[in-house]
Amino acid sequence: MPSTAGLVERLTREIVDTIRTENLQPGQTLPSAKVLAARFEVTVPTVREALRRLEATGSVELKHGSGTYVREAINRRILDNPHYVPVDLAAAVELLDARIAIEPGIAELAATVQEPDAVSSMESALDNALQVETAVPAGHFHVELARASGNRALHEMLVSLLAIHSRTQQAARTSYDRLRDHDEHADILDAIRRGDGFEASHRTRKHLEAIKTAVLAGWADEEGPQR
Amino acid sequence: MPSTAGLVERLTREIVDTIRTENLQPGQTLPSAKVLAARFEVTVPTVREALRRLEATGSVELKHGSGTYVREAINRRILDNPHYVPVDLAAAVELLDARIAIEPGIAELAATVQEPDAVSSMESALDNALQVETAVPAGHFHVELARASGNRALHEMLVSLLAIHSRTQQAARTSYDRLRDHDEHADILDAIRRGDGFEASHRTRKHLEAIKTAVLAGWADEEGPQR
DNA sequence: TCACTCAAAGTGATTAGATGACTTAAACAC
DNA sequence: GTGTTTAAGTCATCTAATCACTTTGAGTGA
Repeated sequence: MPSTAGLVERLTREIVDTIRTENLQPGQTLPSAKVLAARFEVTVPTVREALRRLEATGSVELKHGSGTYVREAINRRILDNPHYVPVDLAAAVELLDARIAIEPGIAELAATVQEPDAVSSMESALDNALQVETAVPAGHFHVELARASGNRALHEMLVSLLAIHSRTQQAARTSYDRLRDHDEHADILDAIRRGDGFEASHRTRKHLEAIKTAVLAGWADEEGPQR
Repeated sequence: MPSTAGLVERLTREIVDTIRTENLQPGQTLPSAKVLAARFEVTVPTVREALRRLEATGSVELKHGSGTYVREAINRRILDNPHYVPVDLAAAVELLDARIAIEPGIAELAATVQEPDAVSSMESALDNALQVETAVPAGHFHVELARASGNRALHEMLVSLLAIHSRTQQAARTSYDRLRDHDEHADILDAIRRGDGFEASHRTRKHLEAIKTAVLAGWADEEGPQR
């Protein structure tokens, strides 16, 4: 027996290996499916199945008529499930509970590490938040906070959590007071810059708990009367 | 223009929808690719590309000659990247740092929730750990701890972290003292059963920090002399 | 010279049909 | 009954072709 794994799975790994050994960076294109097929001595449909696997995890992107591009997620360990997952309010609250459980610890670590690039990103996220319609993705501040911890796994974790969160229509409805959000973020950032891990942790927790309260209240306003 | 998304992506969603509406549970089989092709009015290769996407995220499994089966991960939000990611010791330490940042908070939540089923699983994980070669996956205790929090996102997060961790050959080399591991786990479980969140959090942190120390020491033993 | 048009080449998207390999279970022989 | 054989169903892979989209650059006109 040659190998227990199917041809497609092996091919998928070989393509990833190729990307790594040739040091292809996100944004660059892979050889065409035809070329890959010839190189690995398989047919085009087989290559396409392998590429679909990589596409599902965000490692590559297939652009019709243009080419196959390497994407950022090829370097990620933690991902969010890209396929349809039903999301209701209970799930949204569950996500917030998860953030309440982990983000204080991340903030504490961020206070001791203070990854410079990420800290300045937190500032700009702070500034932009007050501008209306700046197209700054919600939660940007929190993602940068995780990045400030200097730990890629934690960063990816928060990116994933917020990606899932953004799919929740319910969450979008709840407009946490913009000004209050900004002030609390500023307080957290202040603690981090001072290197005060304890305070950063505490303020992050309080901040998220306040958001949860607001979400639950917003829910009561919309859904409550119908009952 | 009918839709911006490609046919395969739409088809993938439709298949997931079918699984949900027909309430197919993990372990059950999907209709054959031929049947799916007829139902959605596409050809077999297109169906296969969609199934490969779902396969990559662990939502389904294609068994040669048998059928296509629904798998557990279809209900997961957080996943680990199934494709090759280079893993060295620095990455292993980074994962431990991530666990140190988040697991205390999870333990604290677990102490207040105490999901009964998971708590008893923690006990058996404790018992089995002392038996040699019980084939209990490393980290089982910690996964059950996360499950005891009653928060699925946290549970999935720890499953993912440990899945990545298990791919690290380096981590396997470091044999944290079995007895000490057991005792520290027992202490954590004790605090959780008492509902003492503060103590559960504190003990979990100390436990993981001790493991990190052991990993670094083991690394120094093996790699240090060469320098 | 500049800007616009559009035709051609390259690439992915999808289809069609066929063959091979594996699994399962029913039919059969003992 | 038990074990083997057979057949049907399924995934795996291939070959071959057509369609659709993007990009590029040559050609055209102002």
